[in-house]
Amino acid sequence: MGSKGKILVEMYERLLRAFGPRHWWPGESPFEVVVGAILTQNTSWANVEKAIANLKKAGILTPLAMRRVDEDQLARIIKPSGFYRLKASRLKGFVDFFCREFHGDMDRMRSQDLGSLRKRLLNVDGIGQETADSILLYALGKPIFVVDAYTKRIFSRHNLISEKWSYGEVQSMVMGEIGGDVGMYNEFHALLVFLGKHQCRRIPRCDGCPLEGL
DNA sequence: GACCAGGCACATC
DNA sequence: GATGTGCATGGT
Repeated sequence: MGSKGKILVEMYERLLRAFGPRHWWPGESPFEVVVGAILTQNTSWANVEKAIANLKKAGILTPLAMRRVDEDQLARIIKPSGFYRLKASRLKGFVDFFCREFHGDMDRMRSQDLGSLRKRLLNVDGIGQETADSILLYALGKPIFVVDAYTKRIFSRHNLISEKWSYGEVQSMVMGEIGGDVGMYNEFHALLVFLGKHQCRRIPRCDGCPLEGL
């Protein structure tokens, strides 16, 4: 493990000690996690929660029901999450893919090889790298590190990366350095988002931050 | 009323 | 490969 790896591990341990396990991803089923991953694209989680509550109330938080529902109606139901016409189309695209390729069965999807499954997900319209990796890690329990805006911001402020690094560069660095398991990737990313949300928006480093001195 | 939020696709250079 | 734009709501 290189010097960056040691810093990453120290960072992880401090965050875990300070905040405790985050129990991510919030969601009662793997399918709900996938839906949340699409709805939260460039959107606050509070808005996503409203949309998910609407979906539950309407009884369409299952692959088959979502496949049946009219796209315009789906758009109205998820309206609070923003970009609702776009996201309705993306949800439809995913359930079509999911039912076509895996018979709407998460276990069947999970049984696929990580690398090829990732490529197939990236091939679905509206699923980019972060959404694909969130699905792989949080819905399917695959060992992959999710990179997001918070992750990049925090890592660059601690001089582990430059802001300009690509998604893949950040991900490869982390996975190469720490070689973590599913549980660690899960918890680490959740903790970084928690820290990012609550403490490190604009301020480079904040007082009382568990990462102080790193 | 500006600014932000757990991105992505597409056009253009 | 880098940069710019549309997509839209709800909270601060």
